Amino acid sequence: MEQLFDYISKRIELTAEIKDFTQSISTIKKLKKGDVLIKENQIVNKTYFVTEGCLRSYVFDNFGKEHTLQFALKNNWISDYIAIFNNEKSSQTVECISNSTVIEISISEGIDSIFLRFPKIESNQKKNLERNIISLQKRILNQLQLTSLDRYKYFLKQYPEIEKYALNYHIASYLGITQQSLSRIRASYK
Amino acid sequence: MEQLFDYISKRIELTAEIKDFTQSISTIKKLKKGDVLIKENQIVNKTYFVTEGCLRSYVFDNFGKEHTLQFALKNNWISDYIAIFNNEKSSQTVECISNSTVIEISISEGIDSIFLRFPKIESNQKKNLERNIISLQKRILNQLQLTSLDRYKYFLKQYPEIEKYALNYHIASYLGITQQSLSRIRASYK
DNA sequence: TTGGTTTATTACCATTTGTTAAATTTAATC
DNA sequence: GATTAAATTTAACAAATGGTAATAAACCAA
Repeated sequence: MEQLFDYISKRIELTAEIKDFTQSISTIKKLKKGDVLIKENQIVNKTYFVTEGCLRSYVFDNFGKEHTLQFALKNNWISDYIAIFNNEKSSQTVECISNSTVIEISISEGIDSIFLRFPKIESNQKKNLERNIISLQKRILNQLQLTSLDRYKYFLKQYPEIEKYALNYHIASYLGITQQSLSRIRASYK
Repeated sequence: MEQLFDYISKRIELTAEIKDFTQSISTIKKLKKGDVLIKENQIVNKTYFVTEGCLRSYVFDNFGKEHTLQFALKNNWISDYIAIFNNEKSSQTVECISNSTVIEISISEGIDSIFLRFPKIESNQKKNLERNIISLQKRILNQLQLTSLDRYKYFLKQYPEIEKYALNYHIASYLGITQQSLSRIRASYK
């Protein structure tokens, strides 16, 4: 729990009231590698703050291939935000790729009510959304202008400890290449 | 001006007060094909609502190649949001790819002050940011899972009238392929 | 309309990436 | 530690894409 408080206090002033309320809507969950938090076609009403380990979100295409949208390491949030923002069923899967600990908060009774009670958090949320937009735009620009080798290098800079957690094909499917291609790139890179 | 009011009124209740204030911070600009609204390495303090024509934003890579981040047709906003949100100089160029009319609003004296005065607009802005995140995530997923032909088809669905405005290489650099590749795709598609 | 410029298409070849399959390495289980 | 399973690497070939250049088409200005 402390980790989430640290995270919040870096962004806004954390009062005892906020702490108590946050605690009251949070559930700490210990998870095992392979555990799935969100499945396709579910109603999504929860978001997860990672305090330990690593999760990823991905979609299946028409051929059953997986495509990784996001990795979430320590101090990151993960869920299916397309489903949440659009109020529709999940198209993404969120799974643990290592033993992990997360703090689970419901959207409707948790996040939304915290926004109502604490306007400061709500306006900080705007900042978070903006940051999110920036990182998505940068990822698109990377996809447009970098070779797969350069995307891989950039990815490693962004997630220096990811190789402890992610499999080859997790990373490849994030970069938009096959696992064999990634292998080749790694071999030529050394 | 009416077009911007229509746009706003679809999202929130548009009062006379909001109308007046919006008008007071807006400047209508008639632009010619080729006009550049934002250049690289500038301070960005304006955002543009397109009422006529088409604009695009793009970056240059290290080799001088352009990569299109966004097209903005009628009723869309365009600017360099990475620069605005991060409060840094522009890395993008925003240019008219046809004769266009835009409504120019400054960020600090315009948008920010409208948020302060009209909380309803501010909270609608959160929705806008969320919508933006969704469309960026979807673009990334498309990039990961679709062939360039399918990305092109999807693109045409999204922007049915874009071919009136955009050059071959505008579209190619949005899709992440060369103009020659796009030509080939078009030829095989017919 | 003409001539010049820009844009689009096509062709050829080089490079990259995907596909399939086998071999190797690593990890997991008993 | 031996056995099995899972993941990674490598190879050979096919397909897609990029680069360069030539040609054709479209556009623009005088």
